[in-house]
Amino acid sequence: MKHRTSLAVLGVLSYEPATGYDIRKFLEETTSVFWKESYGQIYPTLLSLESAGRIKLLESKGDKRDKKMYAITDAGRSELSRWIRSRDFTLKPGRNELLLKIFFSTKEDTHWLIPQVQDYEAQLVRQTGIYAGFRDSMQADGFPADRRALITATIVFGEQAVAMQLHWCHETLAILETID
Amino acid sequence: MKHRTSLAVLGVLSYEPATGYDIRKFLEETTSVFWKESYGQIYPTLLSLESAGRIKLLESKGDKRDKKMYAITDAGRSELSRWIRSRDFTLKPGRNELLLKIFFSTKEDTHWLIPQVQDYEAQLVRQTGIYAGFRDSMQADGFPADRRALITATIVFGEQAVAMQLHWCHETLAILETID
DNA sequence: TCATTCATGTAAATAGTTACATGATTGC
DNA sequence: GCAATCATGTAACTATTTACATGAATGA
Repeated sequence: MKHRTSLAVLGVLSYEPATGYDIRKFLEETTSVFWKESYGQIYPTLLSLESAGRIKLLESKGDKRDKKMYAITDAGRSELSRWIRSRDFTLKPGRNELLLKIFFSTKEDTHWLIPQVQDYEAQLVRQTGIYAGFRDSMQADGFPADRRALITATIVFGEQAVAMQLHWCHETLAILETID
Repeated sequence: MKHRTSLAVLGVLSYEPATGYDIRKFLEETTSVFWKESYGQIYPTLLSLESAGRIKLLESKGDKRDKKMYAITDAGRSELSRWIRSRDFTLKPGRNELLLKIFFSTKEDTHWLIPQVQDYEAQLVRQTGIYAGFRDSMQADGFPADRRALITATIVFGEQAVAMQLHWCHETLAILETID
């Protein structure tokens, strides 16, 4: 399977059964710096994973809500493991429209760029909160002990990425204010 | 216009006339950390930009090759400026499949992750070369003086991003080797 | 009561990659 | 002569977002 949304979904379900809604939220709260999924991807993927036997729908015992809990199957687990162990992965660089603007701007644009860099900074600060929250929940919730070191490595990645960018904003604002 | 490929193309042409091939190469050599385009996007975009009057096809004087040089028009320039000055931009976070694998791995997977982190490291080292080359060419080629400070800011972003990730690889390999 | 969060989904549009086809030119 | 690079494009596929529709439950 080369469908990455499937793998992300299987990954989340490898922790515990969840609904489509839960999966999106989980990814948002944990991996969002390097991986996100939208409902438009998740719900169709759940259906196809189920029909392929990688996950199964749990009986909802006493749930009033119209919710669908899915659990990973053995077939799903071995698929996940095969992917993790295979030596290939792709980096999709991502697109940063602000950087692109700056790249193509002239000194006459400087004045308009300042508030945009400030907005960017604000978005980064919001992300900082996500990590703080996640570090807390990793302590509280039952993240398996043998997974902690590796999960922490990914959090560290996110924290460092955000810190680096905040630092860059600071520097860049100083430059922009000099030009303006 | 909310079509970002168009804006990227206009941006490149704001420096100097170029062919579709040139545009792809330019972006690869300069903005690739935060922006890339493929031929499949560029060529159709050039046609639509031309029919919208944002760019125009230059007469090829004495060019043996079957090449199409495009130049930006006034309409194209004002469109570019409008975009740069408008206070909105989106960040498409990008996807890092290696991080996702690590996030969902268990300690049994450690052994298989080590070479993957090493591959990642190697890819980063290759990127370092791109920046070195770009810094050089910025000196040599005629990048307008008033644009240098801002362009440099985007190079710095890329350099810091790569440096941060190399550092992370180093740390992470140390952790993985402890577990293994 | 009322806003927020939970919850599932679809449709339409947009974006973007990859593989292929084709051939000229340049530099070794 | 031959490999690499220049050069343009298309077709098929895959991925992804966004907006919309709908409504229940929770908590203040």
